[in-house]
Amino acid sequence: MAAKEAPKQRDAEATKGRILSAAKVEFAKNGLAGARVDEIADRAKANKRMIYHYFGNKDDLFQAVLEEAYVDIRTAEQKLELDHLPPREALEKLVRFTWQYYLKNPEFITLVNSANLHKARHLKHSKVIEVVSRKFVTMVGGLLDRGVAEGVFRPGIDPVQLNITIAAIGYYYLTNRFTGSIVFERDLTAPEALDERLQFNIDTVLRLVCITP
Amino acid sequence: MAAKEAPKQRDAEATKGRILSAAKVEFAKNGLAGARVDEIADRAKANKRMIYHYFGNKDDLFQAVLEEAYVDIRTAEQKLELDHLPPREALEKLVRFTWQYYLKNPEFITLVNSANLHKARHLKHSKVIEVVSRKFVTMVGGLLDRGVAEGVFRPGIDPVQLNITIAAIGYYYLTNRFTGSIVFERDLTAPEALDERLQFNIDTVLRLVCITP
DNA sequence: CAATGAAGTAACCAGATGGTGCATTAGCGG
DNA sequence: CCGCTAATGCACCATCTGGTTACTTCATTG
Repeated sequence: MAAKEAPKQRDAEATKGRILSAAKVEFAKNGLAGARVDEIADRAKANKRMIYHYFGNKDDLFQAVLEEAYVDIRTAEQKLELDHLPPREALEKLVRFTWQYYLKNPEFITLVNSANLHKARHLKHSKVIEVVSRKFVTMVGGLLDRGVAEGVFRPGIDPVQLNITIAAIGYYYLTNRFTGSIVFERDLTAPEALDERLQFNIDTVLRLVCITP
Repeated sequence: MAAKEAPKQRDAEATKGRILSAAKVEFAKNGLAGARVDEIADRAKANKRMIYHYFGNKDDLFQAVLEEAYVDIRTAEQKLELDHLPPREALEKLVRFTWQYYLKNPEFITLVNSANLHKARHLKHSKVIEVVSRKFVTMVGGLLDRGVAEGVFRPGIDPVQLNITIAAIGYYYLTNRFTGSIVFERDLTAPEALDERLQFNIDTVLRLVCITP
């Protein structure tokens, strides 16, 4: 039948996608309250009416953006295949990945901050989040167990606390890089500064987890 | 004559103070864009006109709130008198303090997040911040040096990185406690959970800094 | 090919929101 | 007790903003 990928003049999926991307940018830049629906429509090269047609209202659009952001990071994490690596290298790879993901996807951080400003009410009843999150926690738990079994990791470490710490030491540095650069009178965004921070973080985590760092 | 502390009907300082407190609450709860000037006026039991009279505009008011928040935490830190303690205990005390300050002053975290969403433009030319920050960095730097001299801390640790890490492992947990509770399917705000996190953080920092944790 | 429903558009609206003009009044110095 | 300055209050405005109404255009299919 129709040409497989004929450039349709009307394409619901494409429009929806453009709106979602545009919304991600706008929400990340200005927060939920600061984001402007008109601006999203413009950036998406769509009519504002389409936003309400596909997503209902501003809040629901934000929720859709947020869910997509979580699915994206969790999907990327699953592709790490940490099982194929010795525990210590796997752990280092996870710290590296987390840092680099935040660095390459700065909007993720801002979106999560906005979600938390609103006490995560946009995720509270999201089934998608539940599913992808569970796989993620399991992954790190498995890695810890394996490391303990092989005698390289300390036993008794709570995988949730470790997860939080790995995220924290990267996330905090990056969200607060603007105030941080002022407080510490040092450009925290310079490439060398970023490299230095990653090394420090790897060191921190290895010292926390490994028996002989 | 009137009693020494006669409640004046007109009191510029008091009104200014009420506006500042009210603004802190409102900005912390809703962010810069989400905060409502009328709501601030109501909460301060002041007329909206007064806000513009004393602070100029919404942005300048936000800046005033932010500066006060920074001065407050830095002042509290200076009162710790870490010099009077052995390095190891001093470090633990600092980690404890940071955690508890965030817990007791949750608005600090949200305000800093808002400031960073706006790339810290509200602090960029603030002289106050510069002064209080410098004293703070010096304090931790001094502690590290002393610990190294006494042979209990590893040498070569960057005080800025350490500062950031101490803040990060508490701050991240607390800002993201809402999404975190969903992702990890565990109530991160329960008192036991908070205690557990503090212990984990102390452990993390001591392992990072001390020669024999 | 007509009809049908979905995709898309433009103009519009009501309420909210940051910000002001101006009159009023308290309190202090003289 | 007077007059001046700074504190306060009210009413008001211009604009913005999320959301909607009413309409057109396209693509598919019976």
